[in-house]
Amino acid sequence: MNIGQAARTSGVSAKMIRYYEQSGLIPPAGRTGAGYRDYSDKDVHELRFIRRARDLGFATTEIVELLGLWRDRSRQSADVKRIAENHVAALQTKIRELQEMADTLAELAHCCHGDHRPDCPILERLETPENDTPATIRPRSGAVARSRR
Amino acid sequence: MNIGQAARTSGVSAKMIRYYEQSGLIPPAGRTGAGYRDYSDKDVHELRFIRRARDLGFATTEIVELLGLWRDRSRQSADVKRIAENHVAALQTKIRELQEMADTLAELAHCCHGDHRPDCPILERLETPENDTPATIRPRSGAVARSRR
DNA sequence: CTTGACCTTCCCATGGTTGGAAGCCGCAGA
DNA sequence: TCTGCGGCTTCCAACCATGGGAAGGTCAAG
Repeated sequence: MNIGQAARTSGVSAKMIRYYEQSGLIPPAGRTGAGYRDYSDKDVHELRFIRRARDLGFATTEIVELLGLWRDRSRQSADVKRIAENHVAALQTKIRELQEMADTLAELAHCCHGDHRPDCPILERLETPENDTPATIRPRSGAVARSRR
Repeated sequence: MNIGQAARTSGVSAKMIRYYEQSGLIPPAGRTGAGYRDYSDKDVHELRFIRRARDLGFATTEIVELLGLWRDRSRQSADVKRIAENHVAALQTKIRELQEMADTLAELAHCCHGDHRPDCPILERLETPENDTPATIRPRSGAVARSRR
């Protein structure tokens, strides 16, 4: 099966399949005489696995681990569970941060007249917030989720 | 004031100040005879404004708008409110997506024994999920928030 | 004058994904 | 057989925000 067909069947774009191969997430695909990549149903199965893991927000490094465990018949489910739980925790941290932003903004927006007048608590808050901590260490969450595709 | 001092005072790293200048978010800073960038208290004030907007998760394009409104004495608070409310909506969409991921994963993890045995509902779900929609259009949220710093 | 802290510009890397260009391959229709 | 089209190949670049680092200039204190 050509890469295009594999892409359509797995839901992973051809671009990304090549990228996954190049970055070592999946082994190099076999090639036809003409140099075209050739995929088996098993390969497509694996690509689908990867896509679903990404849909759940797993980072590449986590997917590498999950793939390894998936292939390993003697794996221990505790290892998988650990990865999943760590990821859930990371997601929840991220959610909390976003929720805090949303709450703050929603409150400010609520207080804003939203009319033709220039006075605006939102801008005031950006100008001189109550709880400002300049140059301090704030939560540097980092890389938890895209939801793309 | 040198860029280092401006960075410390505003809470925006010197790297990012140069980046903001280069990308047009802020006007080019004045220069001393030696070519050093020179910042006024007003500039620092603006940098702080930017940092706070970023802390609330606003995208660069939104910050450009907010800065424009901030500088415009004849602005209408409705414009600011609109931007803020759009952003809140975007944040909440993002939050919903992440929450969905977290819920799914938490449930799977809950069902996983987490012991030495290989059987694992998490891997099973990644292999053959119930609701799979391969090659369809899924939410491409995109660019709603970093929470960095 | 030396030292050390600071500044300058420039390049590189991250992560996930998309876009494009140039060129080869394979199939179908005239 | 020739032509055209779409698929495939590789390579290069971009997005966004940020940090790292090198090579070299500047400044103030000792």
